Amino acid sequence: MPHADAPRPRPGRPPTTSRAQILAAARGLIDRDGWERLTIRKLAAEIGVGATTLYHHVQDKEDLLLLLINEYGEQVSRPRLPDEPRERVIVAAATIHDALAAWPWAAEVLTTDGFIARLGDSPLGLVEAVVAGAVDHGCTPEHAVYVFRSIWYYTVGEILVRSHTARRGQGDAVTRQGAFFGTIDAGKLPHLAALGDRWAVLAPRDTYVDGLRALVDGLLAQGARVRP
Amino acid sequence: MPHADAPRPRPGRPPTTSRAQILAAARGLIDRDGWERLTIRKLAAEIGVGATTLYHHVQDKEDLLLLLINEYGEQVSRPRLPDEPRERVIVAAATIHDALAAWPWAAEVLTTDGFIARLGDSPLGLVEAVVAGAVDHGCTPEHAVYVFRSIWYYTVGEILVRSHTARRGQGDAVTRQGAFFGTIDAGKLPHLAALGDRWAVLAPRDTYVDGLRALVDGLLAQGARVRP
DNA sequence: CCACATTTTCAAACGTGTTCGGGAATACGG
DNA sequence: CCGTATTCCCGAACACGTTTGAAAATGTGG
Repeated sequence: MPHADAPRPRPGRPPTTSRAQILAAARGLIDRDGWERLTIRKLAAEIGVGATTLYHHVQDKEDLLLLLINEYGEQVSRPRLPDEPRERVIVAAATIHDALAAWPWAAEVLTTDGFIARLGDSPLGLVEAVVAGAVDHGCTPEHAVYVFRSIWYYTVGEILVRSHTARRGQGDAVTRQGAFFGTIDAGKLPHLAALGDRWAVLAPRDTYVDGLRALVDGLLAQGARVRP
Repeated sequence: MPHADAPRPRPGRPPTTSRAQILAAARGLIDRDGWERLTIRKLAAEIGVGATTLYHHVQDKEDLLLLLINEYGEQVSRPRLPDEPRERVIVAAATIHDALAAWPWAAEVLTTDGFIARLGDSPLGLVEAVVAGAVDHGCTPEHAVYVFRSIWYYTVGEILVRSHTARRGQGDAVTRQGAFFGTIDAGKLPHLAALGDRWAVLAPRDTYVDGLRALVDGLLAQGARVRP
């Protein structure tokens, strides 16, 4: 009796569509047109099926995107995490940053509504590493959560600015006409007016990591202070 | 010749709707039902006018919300900003935090798409204060922008978690069924599993300010290092 | 072979933000 | 007083995500 995993046929109409097929098609459309142009109807047409059919294989549009993000999260190459708690937090956070930087729309999806809820075990492993590092450093679990949240938004914010700036660069339909600080009163807001287009200048990765170090240092010291 | 500001009648059909009237009605509906329940059609019905009429007084739904935010931004009580650059950054950022905390949906609107673009002079005054403080401390304008952005997302993230948690509390239709970390594998992710409901625990304002101080210290030191 | 339960598919419809085209009401120039 | 320009209003329609209800296609028990 080797496997005995015979695909025992279940009752009901045989499916013509599979979740994997939907995800593959979605991946293709996103790679081609960008995730903001992905619509349920177009995705269904791509597979050659009615639009409402998708809702039997996927809960939501957001659910579909999260499934893609989870798939991607499992492929993220993970460095060896240091034993020293503070450094472990830094490395895990930087890994999250790099993964999101490579797939910026994941950051957009995760920020819109559900934050990091409904994520799979694999991408959550990095979250676990951050929380564990903070706890090992002496933080309470509650404060460890705060440490992660602060790091998370500090990180996601940088990614969001980059993808928004990139969209602004190409003459896109999504582009807003207002641009950044279009009409600044130079008398009242001299520094902002002097900035001009440099508002959208992106910071290099080193700048991000330096800021991250400062933030983590402060948050961990604060957590250790709570529980002596 | 006192004022001579006679309301010189312009040609065209006399308007039955004013932008101020629309904003007032929107304020009322938001205060009553929450901003996520505000729809263009309901707003138009509240005024007793066709839905498409609103688009002659307001560019967008987002534009309408930004107008409300600008109105609110002008009423934010502003503390005297210290002369010392670092402290000025802290106080301005904390003021932004408190203003957003009092009107959490403003944070949601500002994060979705346009970031802080299309804001009015008055709310931008606090942004100016942060950037000016960083520049006075020795940062380049580009790095001053990065200082602000980091502070901004650190701040907004905290507000977003609060409003999301608040929505989750009341049995709302908006509530997502997934909740936070519903099905965590305690074997793979022990720290997250042990957290349970405490994931949504809110940090007190002091915790926010302490983290802010650490972040600002690190970012300003980094900026001063660039330009000696 | 025949009901029955089960699963999949899909057309129709709802509410959303937004656009389009035409109509209504006014001021102005003759 | 008349025509034109201008401003405003609104019904109809579009694409979107999603729900509802029914029909189609299978396995299973009698």
